[in-house]
Amino acid sequence: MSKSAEGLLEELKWREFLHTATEGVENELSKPGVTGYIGFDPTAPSLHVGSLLPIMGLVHLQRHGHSPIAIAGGGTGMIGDPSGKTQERKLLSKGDIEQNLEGIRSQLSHFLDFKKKGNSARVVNNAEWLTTISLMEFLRDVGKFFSINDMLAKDSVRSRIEQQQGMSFTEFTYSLLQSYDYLQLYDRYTCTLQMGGSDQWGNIVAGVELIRRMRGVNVHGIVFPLLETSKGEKFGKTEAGAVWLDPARTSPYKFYQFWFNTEDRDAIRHLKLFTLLSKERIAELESRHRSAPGEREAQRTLASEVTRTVHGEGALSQALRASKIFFGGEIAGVNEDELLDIFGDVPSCEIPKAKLSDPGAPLIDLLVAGGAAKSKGEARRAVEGGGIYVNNIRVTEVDKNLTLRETLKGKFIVLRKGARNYLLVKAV
RNA sequence: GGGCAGGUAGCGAAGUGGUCAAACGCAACAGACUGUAAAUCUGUCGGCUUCGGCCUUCGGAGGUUCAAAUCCUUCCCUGCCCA
Repeated sequence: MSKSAEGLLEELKWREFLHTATEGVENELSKPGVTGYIGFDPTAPSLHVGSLLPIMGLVHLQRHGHSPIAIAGGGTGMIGDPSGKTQERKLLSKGDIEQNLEGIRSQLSHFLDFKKKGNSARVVNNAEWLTTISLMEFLRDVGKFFSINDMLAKDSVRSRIEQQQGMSFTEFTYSLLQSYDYLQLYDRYTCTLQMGGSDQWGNIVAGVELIRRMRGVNVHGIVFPLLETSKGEKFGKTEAGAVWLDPARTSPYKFYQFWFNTEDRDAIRHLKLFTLLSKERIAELESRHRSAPGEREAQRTLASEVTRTVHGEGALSQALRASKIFFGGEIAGVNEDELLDIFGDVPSCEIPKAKLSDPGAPLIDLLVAGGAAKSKGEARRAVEGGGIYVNNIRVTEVDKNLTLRETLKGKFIVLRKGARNYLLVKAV
């Protein structure tokens, strides 16, 4: 559990967490009991897999005996970081933020220990200090230390100017607020490390500078590589949108499937980044991944590990069962208990038995009802394109009606769209 | 406040009176091939549809015209330059 403090940087290195770091981090991290923080976007009530990388950063921190702080809050959340998109963010109500914070905290508790003696994790709301400081105070005490020249030189700002996009003063100020967060955390918790995605580098350095100027202390920063799939797509997005950590938004089955479908090229890297498997174990998986990629053992392991951490052992075994049933071949042979077992986990819908007696219910309607298609037109196109299967048999007639004859054990129909999107229909 | 350039589908970007639901590229979805992978090729890609069509889009609101994304007026927004 508690690993040597010196090993942290080394571990982050071989796991490919390290993109850039401030000078002298080795030194800082060799001290015992360092406090480090990462900011999370509080604009949604749940974290998604995109946040997993920073979360793992905190996990490693804690495992090496340091104290992690996750910060989130209305303060910075409503400003909008110019490092990202151009869009203005919505202002959240206090209640919303508190609710989101609670959700984030509970999700983090799967990863971090909030009760650990000596170096327990913390969730902090930066609204605590950002909403109470007056503008005058802020400008006098904090703003003074920022040089416009430096700020203009920052990548996030310069690129916007070069692209003739411009940015509002509010956005421009973002990095001051983030720096102020760091300062506050330093003052309150002697926090001397900030981590984040590589897009945060400029903001982190700004905070480091501020603390050096105001407190005469050298604090540090580490940034992780920006995660994209090998295809250069944003990580964590699927056709259904973001992949959430909240089981109510993304079922454990879907979650498992997301990881299972990791491309070959990314599998090993993701094992390093998202699991706590040992160097040896991953090396072993890597060699097998090389020699027999078709086995997808790396993906299998990745999916299992992450799903277990986020959703627990029980949810994992359900996800495994569901995957086995759907991708294991003979659907017709599966027994009722097994199907019932996975029901809650897989996208599903119900239909009264009466509707299935002749002439039956239109397949098109069921696809829409079950969420496999947004409209009848879309459902129709999917069928016409050969993308719809009933009990794993491709449907060729657009106007097909489903009747009791199509049910398994008189109770279930398994619909499938494309190669891997299943939908369970239950006759009630 | 003045001058100039812009605001087109998820994004990028054409189109400057009818042939425009709007080229093209990316993303997305489906098919073939595979290993629930990648690459490649093919199809779809504003909304709805009883597949015949119907409806709503080109920053907002008005107007000219038989006809407007395209012309005019006005308002909003963005960028650059000047004050």
